Amino acid sequence: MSQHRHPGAPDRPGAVPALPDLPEATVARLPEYLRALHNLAETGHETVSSEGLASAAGVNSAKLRKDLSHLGSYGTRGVGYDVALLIDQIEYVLGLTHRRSVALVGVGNLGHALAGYDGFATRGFRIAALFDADPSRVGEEINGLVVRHVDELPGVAAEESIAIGVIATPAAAAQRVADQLVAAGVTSILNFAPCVLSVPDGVDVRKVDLAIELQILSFHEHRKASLTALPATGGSTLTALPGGLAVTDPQEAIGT
Amino acid sequence: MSQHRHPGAPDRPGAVPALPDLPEATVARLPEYLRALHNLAETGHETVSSEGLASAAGVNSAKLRKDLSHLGSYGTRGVGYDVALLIDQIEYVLGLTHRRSVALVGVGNLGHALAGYDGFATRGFRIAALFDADPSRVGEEINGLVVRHVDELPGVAAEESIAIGVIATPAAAAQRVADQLVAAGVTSILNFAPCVLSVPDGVDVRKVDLAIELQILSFHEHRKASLTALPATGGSTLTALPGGLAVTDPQEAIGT
DNA sequence: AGGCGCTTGTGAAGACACGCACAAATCGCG
DNA sequence: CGCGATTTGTGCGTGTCTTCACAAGCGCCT
Ligand SMILES: NC(=O)c1ccc[n+]([C@@H]2O[C@H](COP(=O)([O-])OP(=O)(O)OC[C@H]3O[C@@H](n4cnc5c(N)ncnc54)[C@H](O)[C@@H]3O)[C@@H](O)[C@H]2O)c1
Ligand SMILES: NC(=O)c1ccc[n+]([C@@H]2O[C@H](COP(=O)([O-])OP(=O)(O)OC[C@H]3O[C@@H](n4cnc5c(N)ncnc54)[C@H](O)[C@@H]3O)[C@@H](O)[C@H]2O)c1
Repeated sequence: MSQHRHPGAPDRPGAVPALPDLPEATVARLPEYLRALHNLAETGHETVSSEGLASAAGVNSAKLRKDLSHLGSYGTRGVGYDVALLIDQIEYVLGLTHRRSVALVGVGNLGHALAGYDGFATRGFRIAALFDADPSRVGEEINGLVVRHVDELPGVAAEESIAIGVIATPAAAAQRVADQLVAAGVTSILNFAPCVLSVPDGVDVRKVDLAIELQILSFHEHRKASLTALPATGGSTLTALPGGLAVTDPQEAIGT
Repeated sequence: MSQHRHPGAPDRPGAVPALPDLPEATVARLPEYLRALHNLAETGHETVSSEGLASAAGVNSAKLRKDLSHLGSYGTRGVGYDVALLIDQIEYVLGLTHRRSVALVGVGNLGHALAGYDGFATRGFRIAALFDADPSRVGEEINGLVVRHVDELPGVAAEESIAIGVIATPAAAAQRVADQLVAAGVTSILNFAPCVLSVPDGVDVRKVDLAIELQILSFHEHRKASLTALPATGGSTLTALPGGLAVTDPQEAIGT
């Protein structure tokens, strides 16, 4: 099947660069490569060149090669990468060799959507439990899972080996929920509430904030508009500000 | 020394360097500062120090000061920043001086949650229209908006001055929807479908992929587990791999 | 009026990330 | 069996981002 050799390290028969210290930027891209690879595998591709995979993942091919080289080099020069092998490689590094259990806290508007999302299951995760604080929601069944009261967190987390929690409560409750998750042994949190969480060392938090994404887009809209208004000039020639706000483009004007 | 304007003219609290070229990293943080500032304003704070704001936004204070300095310096030494003024400043730079209209395409599981989300309205946006391709969904009313057929996009987009689109369709339809949005004049897209979109120059795309976030967390879980298994050693001493996968920690093993 | 403590704004250095460009490796074919 | 076509892996220059550390500025208190 596999003759795994790896340049970097001296030849250790059978040994592999266990968990190389990957740059964060690389880690953030690996899931994208993985998704692209699964697509390729489904469409019958057995190998893929760095160029091909890079364009499927929307990145520069040199960057992709460097990323992959960090996990020990599994390509063949003149040929490319073995799709199936690379999938295994990346899944291993990402810790997806077993399905991880996730707890979802806050089964409201957003929580319902997440609970019914099949993208969890198809990409290495299992929603193991749903929690809410609202008594009228507890007991409700969603997608085969019963909503439990958040007080049951510690017991259930231990029972189901849950190490990842998703927070989909209002911002006001998020910190409290985070504390409860941590107390229950969770060491990774995905936070949808628009607020910063403080957690002990050793606990990772990632945040998804829809409004922030839109505001970043808004900035670029604003800039595009002001650029078309000032065709050439590198200089700045706008005006005013708060309490006398400037407008750079008719389209930018408020109202009507 | 600021290469913008004013070699020392704090006498002009109204004038400002129009649209400075902000580093992308800074742009990505401004929304977070903005949110923190609104919280501060609501709790009665009139001024805030870089330290205070930084901790509220979860960043290093030097970074925050440098970020703010890019927008032209509005702090007072020995005192801090004027909260209200800074809010106006940031909102101006982000192009939030008027409410931007957003089109949401794909009113399924996730789309419903987004359509009902009030975080849009409170942070500078307005969902101006909902679209879907499924005839049985068209006509449905959500939160006061009627779902329209996606073919109506061009007309509605023009009518409502929509420049930002949100894609919440299955991945298979996302590229097609993106093309339709672009054709309708949209120049910024927020994509929830797990796929890369290709768009013309001048159109910005941001992507939110829940599974990617979880996989990044998974990586760190994996690493934490392997670190506790190998207390000290900086070296690597794991085993096997795909087709003979290694396990670093009992907890990491697949549930019997 | 002057000094003192606090806070900003920024220079400089280091860390990190990116992408080019090319040598080294592999395959297929004549 | 050797050669050319192809593609990887990576050294290196470049640019961006982060962080430290401190002088300059500001308000307050005496
Ligand atoms: N709806 C969206 O599309 C959307 C999009 C982006 C972000 N968000 C954010 O996600 C979060 C949830 O949004 P939503 O629209 O689902 O709100 P929601 O009010 O519909 O749901 C919140 C749920 O959390 C539960 N809850 C409250 N306090 C709790 C606690 N202490 N422990 C456990 N559960 C608790 C509530 O009972 C409720 O069921 C909010 O922070 C929101 O800003 C929502
Ligand atoms: N549900 C979640 O919590 C969640 C989370 C993260 C990402 N996502 C992603 O968001 C997307 C939507 O997820 P969902 O669960 O809402 O799916 P869904 O199937 O419930 O909804 C998709 C909707 O898109 C509509 N649609 C299909 N093709 C269309 C087209 N060409 N034009 C316009 N509308 C079209 C469908 O009619 C349907 O209403 C998917 O790509 C999914 O991977 C979903």
